Amino acid sequence: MAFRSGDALNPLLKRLQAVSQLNEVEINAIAALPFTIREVKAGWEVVREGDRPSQSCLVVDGVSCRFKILGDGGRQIVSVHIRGDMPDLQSLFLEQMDHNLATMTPSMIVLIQHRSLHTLMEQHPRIAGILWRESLVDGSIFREWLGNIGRRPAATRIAHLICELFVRYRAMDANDGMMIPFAFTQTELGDAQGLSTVHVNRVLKELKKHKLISISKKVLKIENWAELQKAGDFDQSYLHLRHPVAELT
Amino acid sequence: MAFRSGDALNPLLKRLQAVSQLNEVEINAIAALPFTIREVKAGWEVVREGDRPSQSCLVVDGVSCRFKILGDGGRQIVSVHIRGDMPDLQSLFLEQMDHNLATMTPSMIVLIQHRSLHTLMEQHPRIAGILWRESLVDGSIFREWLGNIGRRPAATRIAHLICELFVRYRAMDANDGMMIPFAFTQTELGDAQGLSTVHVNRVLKELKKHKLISISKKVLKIENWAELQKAGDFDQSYLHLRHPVAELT
DNA sequence: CGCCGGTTTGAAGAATTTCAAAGGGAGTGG
DNA sequence: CCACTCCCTTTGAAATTCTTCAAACCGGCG
Repeated sequence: MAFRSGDALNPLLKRLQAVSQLNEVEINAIAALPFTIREVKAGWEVVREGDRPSQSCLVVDGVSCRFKILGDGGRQIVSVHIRGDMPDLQSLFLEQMDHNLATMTPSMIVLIQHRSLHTLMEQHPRIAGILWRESLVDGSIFREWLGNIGRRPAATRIAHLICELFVRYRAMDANDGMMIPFAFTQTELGDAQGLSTVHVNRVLKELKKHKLISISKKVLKIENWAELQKAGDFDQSYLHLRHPVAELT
Repeated sequence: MAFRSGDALNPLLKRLQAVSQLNEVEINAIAALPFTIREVKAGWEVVREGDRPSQSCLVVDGVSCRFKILGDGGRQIVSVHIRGDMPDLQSLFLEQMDHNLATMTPSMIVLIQHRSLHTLMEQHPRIAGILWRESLVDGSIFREWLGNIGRRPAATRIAHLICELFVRYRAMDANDGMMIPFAFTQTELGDAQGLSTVHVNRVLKELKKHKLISISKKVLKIENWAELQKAGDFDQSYLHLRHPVAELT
């Protein structure tokens, strides 16, 4: 594989440094974390509801999501994760999983023992604070999604989700122009935003018709960022980036 | 007032002890936190979106909620808080508020400087972990609400919310029988669950008709816990209580 | 008593879901 | 290399849930 195991923690370091000042010692401590890396297919279940994991994961490449299965068999995707995200940090302190975590695309996933992370945080309390902060941003995104799903019409929801993904990709890597990876099926988008597949299809058609976005080969291009933000009632401040993504043309 | 300032932190201690073993030293450290207490009316805005608070609050009595105002003027309540809750712990690490926090009933609110909390956590790392855990449970509730609002029909949502409140009150105080304080207006319930006031009204009527609940003088009585849970597709495990509320008749 | 915020009701309208079926497109096996 | 299959997308039409609008009602309180 093109991927060198020694690079595996880079996305994490990059993420944390984008958000906080890490000193030499802390960087080395993180880089020295023991981990295992797995290259997995789309649909791989990292952890399931009810599990009691002893490790947390880091998304190195690909897209993962957390989701719940409800009583009537319906599925709600509660979050979407890209490289640099640690989607199950909560399992460090909440013994039992209250949701599932799975990959949505072929992915590179790093697994780190809770024990190692606890030790790291004991020896470097500032890192504990930084990871805590990460988990709080996670919570902030949930709140935004609640507003999205609870109170916004379908087109606004989808536009909002696209805006969020764009800004989050940008924050990790500013060199991707107006394109982002976009491998979601329409059913998955519906599961994320509380909509039926059919309706997602119609909404996407509208967004394309109005030249806000275009999609081709699992890549989404933002054709009109200003209008897309407006359509999505989007304001990036809930992402709590230290360096907000600049306004773009 | 019947309330002695020296008791003000009791709900917090009670909450944390329900969830973790605190030793003598830690209890004393928490009890020694400097704070101010405020007796406020319903509708008092603790913090607003955009604020950069230097203190966090503890609900000692009454009900508060966090909410967002969306672009079209709509409002989404993202969480509801009862005694023992610290609704804006996130402001310890996220500088800027991404939502509002206000009381829904006359309340007793304790304010604690971030500085004091940070010092407490430095000196007692275990307490940091315990508070972190609290903020993770907060996140877990958001996830459950996402499933609720995104994928469940209106009646299920309302029933689910009632179940949640019941269990959370119980976890704080097991001596309230099948009654819980219930001072929400129907508009507020709608704002919490993404429904119109009219529809909330109709759903409540149904729940009463089927003898699942009754409401009188801002007190809700659960008439049939088993059926209400079923109607609400409710499973308390997402609340991550160390001692789940027992099954009740 | 009369006001006020909240509740309740009816009826019409809109957004979204469901059902059903046809239309790609990419990979697999023959 | 073609045919087949599977999964996803797209479309149409009917059904449903929920919202909106508008007005009446109700209960507590000044």
